[in-house]
Amino acid sequence: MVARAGLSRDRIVEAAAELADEVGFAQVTLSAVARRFGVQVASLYAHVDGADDLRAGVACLALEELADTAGGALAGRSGRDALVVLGDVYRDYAAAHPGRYDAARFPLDPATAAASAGPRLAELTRAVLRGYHLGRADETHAVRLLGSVFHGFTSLEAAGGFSHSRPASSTSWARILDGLDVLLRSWAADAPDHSHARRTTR
Amino acid sequence: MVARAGLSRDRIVEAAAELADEVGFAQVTLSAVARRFGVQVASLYAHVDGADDLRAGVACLALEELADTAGGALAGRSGRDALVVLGDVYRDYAAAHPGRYDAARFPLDPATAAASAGPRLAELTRAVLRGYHLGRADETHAVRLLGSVFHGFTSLEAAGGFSHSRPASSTSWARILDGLDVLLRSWAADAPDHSHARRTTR
DNA sequence: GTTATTGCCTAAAGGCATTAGGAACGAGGG
DNA sequence: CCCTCGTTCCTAATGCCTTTAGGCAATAAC
Repeated sequence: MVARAGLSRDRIVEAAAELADEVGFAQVTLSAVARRFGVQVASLYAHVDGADDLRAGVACLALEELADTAGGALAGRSGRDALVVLGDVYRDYAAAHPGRYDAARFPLDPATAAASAGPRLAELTRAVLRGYHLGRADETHAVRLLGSVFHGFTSLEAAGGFSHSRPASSTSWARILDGLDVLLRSWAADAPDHSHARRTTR
Repeated sequence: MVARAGLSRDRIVEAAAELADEVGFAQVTLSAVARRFGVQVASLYAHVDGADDLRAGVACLALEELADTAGGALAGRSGRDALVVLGDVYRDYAAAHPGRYDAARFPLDPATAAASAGPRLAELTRAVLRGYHLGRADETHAVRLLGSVFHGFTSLEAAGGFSHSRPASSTSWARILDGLDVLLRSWAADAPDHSHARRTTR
């Protein structure tokens, strides 16, 4: 008699993601999602394996969205351009979807982490760095540096750390991306690219 | 008849901080703290104004400890030295007290934030940067850059982001601090220090 | 049109947060 | 000595969230 709500894991996770953006990732709760669907809480257990699984689902969704937009935005770009674009993808995503962005840092167990879009994201930043022709070790250091700056800046910005003081955080962001570019260039000078050297070995 | 537990706000917050380091900041709960003291939950309300106030207390404690150790470690140092020491203070604190470190990023309402040791910490990083003789604007950008890198790196490291791959994260950390030093030097070259220029104006 | 599956429900138990009000402990004045 | 009085801690009750178990009804297969 009563119309079915038409639940599915995807629809539930999607609703949870919207909820996260509205009220914060920490407030994402099975009860709230059930209310949103006009459904009893227990019904969700048919599709989701409890509250943590729901949060993990939102995390995976966020990682996927991030990787997708990064992949699209990065197409055809390299060097400084690519660096700026990648940074902006993170920052813009965090601004547009604060709850989802928070979710992206939810600790996943190794198996789901490996199956998530996380590795794809890492690969994308490695691709950006390839334009700087760093040495093997420096490339890893650089991946970590970029991850730290992107994550650190966006999360501090989201937490309001920069909001009540001049200059505008966007100005700092631009200056910081600039700085990273010159920093990576200096690393490139330190350690010439081994993979492309000896091209003329004959 | 029953011996009193001798509760006080400080003792409760301290216990909550220990708990945070043991089981994670998110798991810091009035119930758990009450259990630790062998006391009923409601008894805590005489000293603490609810769960959020308890968390805020832990946050303030963490900020204070951070600012204290940073202040001590920074004494008599400047330039690259000071930069490395400040970074290490953050990283070491996060490693030794993961729960407290997490707490330090708990959003405080403006009043308590202003009264906390947060501003003192910001002042300390500004002091470190004074050694690089940046322009006014660049100094702010640099404060944000350092905050982003320190926070981003330590939190990614704590989340296990770097743990399962070579090279060791300590190596990256050293390389990154080095990089920040050269980056700040390049900014100094861009915009000479106005406060000390024109010394010879006559 | 009957059967099997699945989707959603009710019911129940357990944990955490919060408030209200009561009892026992400690200290100080009579 | 004892009597208040403030403080410390308690019991009790309410409400929200999670999780599990078991039941009925809508959909899909035949």
